Amino acid sequence: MGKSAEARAPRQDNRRLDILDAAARLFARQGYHATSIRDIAAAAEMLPGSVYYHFASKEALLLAVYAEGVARIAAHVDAAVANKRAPRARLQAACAAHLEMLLDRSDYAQVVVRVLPLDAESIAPSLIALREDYERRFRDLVAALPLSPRTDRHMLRLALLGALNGAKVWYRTGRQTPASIARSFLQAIVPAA
Amino acid sequence: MGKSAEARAPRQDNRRLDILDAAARLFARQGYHATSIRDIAAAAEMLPGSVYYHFASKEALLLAVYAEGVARIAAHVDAAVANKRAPRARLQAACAAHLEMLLDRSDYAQVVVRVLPLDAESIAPSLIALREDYERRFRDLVAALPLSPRTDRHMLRLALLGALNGAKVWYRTGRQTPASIARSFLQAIVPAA
DNA sequence: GTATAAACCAAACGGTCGTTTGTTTTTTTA
DNA sequence: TAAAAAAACAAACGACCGTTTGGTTTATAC
Repeated sequence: MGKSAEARAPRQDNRRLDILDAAARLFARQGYHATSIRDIAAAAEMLPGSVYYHFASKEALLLAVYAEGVARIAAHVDAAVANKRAPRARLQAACAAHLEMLLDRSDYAQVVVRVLPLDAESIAPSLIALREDYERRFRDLVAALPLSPRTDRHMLRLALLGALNGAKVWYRTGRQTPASIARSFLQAIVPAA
Repeated sequence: MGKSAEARAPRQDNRRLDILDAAARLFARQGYHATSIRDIAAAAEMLPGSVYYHFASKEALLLAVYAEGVARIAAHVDAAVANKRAPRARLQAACAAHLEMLLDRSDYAQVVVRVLPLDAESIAPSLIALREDYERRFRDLVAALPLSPRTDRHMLRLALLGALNGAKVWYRTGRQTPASIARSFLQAIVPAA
């Protein structure tokens, strides 16, 4: 039976996920420094000291949340892009997927945008590397666009990502959808083909 | 003589400015929650308790820094815009001035972009109001642009401000100037006339 | 030159921080 | 069912937090 297969496996770090979820939620809402281990432990319904059985330090916990955030948003973007063929449609799908995660769906993704690498000095290089790995996707998507040769694709990518991440500040649910925002931004930033 | 005029005036909050400068510098570099009153007092070369002679609380100090930041960046942008006539040139000058303050010149301006209103709950409405007052300038500048009637000026403004503020994350001195970034962004975001 | 007020110091308040240690409970293994 | 391992508790550590209090210094005003 499936039952025995499940039961046989040692329960390994079952509540690690609870901690991770709680940390993602609080880091996204309050920021790194405004969130205490005690806050996280309470949200995960355990005592503060127990967190340290699963994570070596608060910074290590942030790194785990951040890495998971990058992995999730990257997977969501990759899936969205895979459905499209035209370069512009691919970029627009990527922007919409990015916004979906950032605005609605994922506390993890919000941590990636909200927490700055310098907030946790010792893991800053890791955070920067994770983020660059993700943003490389947009470099490739922009590279595939047919653009007038005097367009600076590097600056276009930076402008686009800045505009997308800035949406977290002003976005309120109801008025627009991630997809509609992506369409507007792309219409403004990338001259129609 | 001017000497007597100066000497007659009671020395009024002379070192308030030292505290404000130190706070702006530290808030801009480390964020609000990662900066302690003790850090600020040490940078201003006084004892922690003395700060409270000049400011009622840490949040009140943040509000003073934030307000000064908005005032300074607004003055700089206004001065830059006043030199130009054409709508597009005016917007570009505003973007360049905004970036100058954000990237190079002013710790105060960086606080306005870095610190989120929710970092200090009791003064959040004041911070939001200050920021909206400032950003209204960009609404007006965008409104004056000659654009195709199906362009969403609201989204264009949000995209532009997001792109500008995002520059704080990736900008390093030397490669580009605020003016060159402003030119690139405007070229990308606002279709040429 | 003395009263007055501004500015700052010195010291501490209660509380919270990230983290550690030793023990107990719970689950898995044999 | 007993031994072993995993997971959580209970309690505290020293350090730092924002802030308050009362006294001391310094400059102004009469």
